[in-house]
Amino acid sequence: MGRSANLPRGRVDRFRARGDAWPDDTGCPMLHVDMDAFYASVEIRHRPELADRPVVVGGTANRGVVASANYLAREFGVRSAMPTAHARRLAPHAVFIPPDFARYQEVSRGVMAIFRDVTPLVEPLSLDEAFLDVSGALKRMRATPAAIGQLIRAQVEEAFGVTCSVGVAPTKFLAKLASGMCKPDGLMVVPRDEVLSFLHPLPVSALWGVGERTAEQLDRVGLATVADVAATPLPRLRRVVGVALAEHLHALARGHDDRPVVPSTREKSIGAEETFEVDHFDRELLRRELLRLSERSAATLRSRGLRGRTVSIKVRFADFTTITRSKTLRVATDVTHEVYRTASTLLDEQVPPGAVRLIGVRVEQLVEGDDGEQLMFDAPERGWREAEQAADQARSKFGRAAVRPASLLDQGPTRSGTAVPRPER
DNA sequence: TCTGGGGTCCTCCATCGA
DNA sequence: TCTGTCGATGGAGGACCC
Repeated sequence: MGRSANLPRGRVDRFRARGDAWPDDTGCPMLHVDMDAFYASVEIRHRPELADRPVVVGGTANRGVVASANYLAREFGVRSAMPTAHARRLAPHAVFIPPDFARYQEVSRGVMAIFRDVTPLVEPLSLDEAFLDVSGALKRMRATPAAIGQLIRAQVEEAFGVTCSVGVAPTKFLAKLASGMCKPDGLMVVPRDEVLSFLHPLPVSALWGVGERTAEQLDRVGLATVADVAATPLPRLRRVVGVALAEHLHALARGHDDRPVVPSTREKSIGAEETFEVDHFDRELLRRELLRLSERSAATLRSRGLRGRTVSIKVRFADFTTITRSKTLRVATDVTHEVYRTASTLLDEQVPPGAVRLIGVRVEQLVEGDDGEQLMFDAPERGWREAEQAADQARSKFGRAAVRPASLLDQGPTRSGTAVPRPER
């Protein structure tokens, strides 16, 4: 669920589809499809007895947050990204469920397949939402964009028992705004010649790229609505929020957004991080956690045929101050041992002592699998890689716990209980 | 209220070599 | 030889997204 769901909606009700009636969708080839309370809906479909109860999916440990809440839970004020402890106080009678990522992925794959039956131009943003460019499908399907949107909504609900909302607009940004404003289980069209009347009364936070901080900066100089941003001369806007963001926001505020739907994008980094149940000072324990996270990151790299040149670590202290430290290697790697060695050196040499609540490892500057250079330089690492590839195979056959670094074998759980996938916002 | 995890992008600054 | 400049690159951190 996107941020736009929190925007004022009454004023735009006239753009909402009612049955087979909707505003003029000529020249609106962009669809944004967003599943409604996706994780919670999938859980309810799996356990139908929960259908009439508030359901909250999220980390169930002390420091967990809400990943998804159904609309019954939202009536009590429960929201995504809210600490689970807070959600429990608001809705003590709700059913709290730890996330089952594999289940959501399976449903997501099915939903994306429905989209791809309509058009090959599908750009997934996450498990629960995607952009579709249906301009090529209009003729073939003899339908308008909004009719295609309604068809998709019906097919998704029939196949998977979960509802979704669809925004139909001339641009990606407007389609995304629209899908958020017609939730749940709705469809909204932003007609081409009503773009500015739709957009301009909205608060600046509706603009993609304006979060809490940027909204404050804009507010300080008296810019409260999208219309204010559109009317501000670009040089002034640049002084407030910087060059790149100013140009981006100025264009969006005037309804300009020529970004195409890109079916696949390459990852730029891969990493893993963990928040501890309690803060830790012990360096030995932190190093063991780094090894666990290096193993996870490197295994992901290997499974995707990627290697990375830069290893960075992230440390969040008890007071929530966060530092990152990184080192660029001579040659890209996908070897756990190499990632860990670099991460561990960064921890020892560049992280001051203190109580740590979160630690993370990330590998950046990714390149595709084998290249000649790697084979020349990495002879000492080759033994490690072969061993790790064998371990990957064993894990895929016998489960994650089948093969672990020796230093992890005696470890009890140190982390915040349940890993929490990103929340739907 | 008390703040997860996995990412991307941008800005600013330092360093290095030409 | 010294100094200044410029572009590329690396590193850190912040803000944002879902």
